[in-house]
Amino acid sequence: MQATRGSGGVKVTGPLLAAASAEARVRLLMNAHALAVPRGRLIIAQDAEADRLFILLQGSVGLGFADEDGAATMVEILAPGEAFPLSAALLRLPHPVSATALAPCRLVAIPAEDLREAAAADPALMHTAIEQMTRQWRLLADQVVDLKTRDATQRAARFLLRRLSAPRGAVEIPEPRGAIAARLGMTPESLSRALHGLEAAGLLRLHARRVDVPDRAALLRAAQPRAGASQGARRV
Amino acid sequence: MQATRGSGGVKVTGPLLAAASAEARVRLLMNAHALAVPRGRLIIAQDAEADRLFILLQGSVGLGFADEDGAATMVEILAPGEAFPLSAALLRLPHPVSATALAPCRLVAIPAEDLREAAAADPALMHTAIEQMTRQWRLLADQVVDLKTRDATQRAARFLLRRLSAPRGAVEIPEPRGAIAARLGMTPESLSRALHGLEAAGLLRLHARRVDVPDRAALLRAAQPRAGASQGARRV
DNA sequence: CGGGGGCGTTGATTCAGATCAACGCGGCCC
DNA sequence: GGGCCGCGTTGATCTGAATCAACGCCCCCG
Repeated sequence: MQATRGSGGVKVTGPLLAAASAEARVRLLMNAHALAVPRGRLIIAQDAEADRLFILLQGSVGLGFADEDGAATMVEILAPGEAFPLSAALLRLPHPVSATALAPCRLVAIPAEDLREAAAADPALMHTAIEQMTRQWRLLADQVVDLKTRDATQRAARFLLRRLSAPRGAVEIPEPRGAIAARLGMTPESLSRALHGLEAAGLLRLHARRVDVPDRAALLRAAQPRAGASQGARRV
Repeated sequence: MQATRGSGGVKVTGPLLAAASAEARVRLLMNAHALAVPRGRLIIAQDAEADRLFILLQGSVGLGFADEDGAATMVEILAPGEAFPLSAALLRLPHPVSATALAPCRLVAIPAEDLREAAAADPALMHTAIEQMTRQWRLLADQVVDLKTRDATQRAARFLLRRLSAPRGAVEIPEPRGAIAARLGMTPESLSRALHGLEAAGLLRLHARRVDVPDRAALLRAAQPRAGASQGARRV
């Protein structure tokens, strides 16, 4: 199968492939194949062997953690362009998080073997892979800070802000509310109240699977912790 | 300075050095120097350039995040053997978290330059570096799960458990309570209550800078979420 | 075309943990 | 040796968010 274009005519891109040398890219895509996944489908089971690297082209993928005692959490929600599970595929390790399609997805699967060979042969690719892993770490660190220092409304606001770069515009929210609530560390009820609270404050306008933000700066202001907030905050 | 041994006669070890080839190790330690740091001292300022890799030999280092609006959090507490900031040193990037000595520390500093050269020349070292970064990611993911699904007492119990491998024994807690509370996402008051609650339940015995755990299994049981607990938990 | 069920929302109540306040103890400096 | 200050602890109160409960809506299926 021709993999430089997904079956929908979508160009296969992302930081990883962009950084790879021409030869490395050929190796990566040689045995790659595109696939479409319907919403709700499990893409990677928890603790499964990482035999393929996925690159998300379209849609939304949730990284979940199911504790041995049944507690499940959404650790991260991936946007198009992201590759996963990078480190597990590089190290040929089982990866402890499951991946689920939170919206209809289109992705590319690359054999882990090819990734390893390409990374070993191409320093730039290896460098970018490390960069991506570093980025993932920082995103998680941000999330930890959010959970420790910001309340439900602020977290909801920041979630929307991360999806909006323009000073005003629409944010698409294809994933179910419950998944977003799990990602933000709150119940669906609380998320609903937070969102409607922001709407009542005139900071956004809610639609079915879209949110309109009239003024990014104003929403950003609402996402900041009130002065004097503390909690996990500490000066040692 | 002879760096294969710290000035206290401590052997310089850790996963990174253990995995490096003989030549790579020479390169890493060639310009390395040992240093001692008193409690409370800032080791790396936030957003500083990562010109050195530190390996913690003794003591405890806290990775902190100070938000632009003043909210500060303890993202991670490093134990002896850990190297930081690995990814920033590998990529020659500024790293957004500060590092503070939470107890008197002894560490080794390796020029980032040497690390990069050694990693480029030694695939095993590079492999281990990626392994360590992966480990760091998983620790953070665990922390996210903790914050989302476990209450203060359970988080405190799990924090102690991670420091105790034996079925019973003593856990040293050299770092100030406030730093631990910040790491666990609660106030010092809540940590105190959690700890004393566990002691009242007979699961541990509190001392100044030490906690005795008579029965690891029992404490582990107390750290599990009650059946039916939910919160961020979601099945999509 | 008429149920049925999942998802999102809203309301009432409860509870864990933050906040505010005060105190004891120990180390350190003077 | 005495007083001060920072840390850890304890108590009282308050609040944000979970929980419990119920309802409307839309989409899918029969």
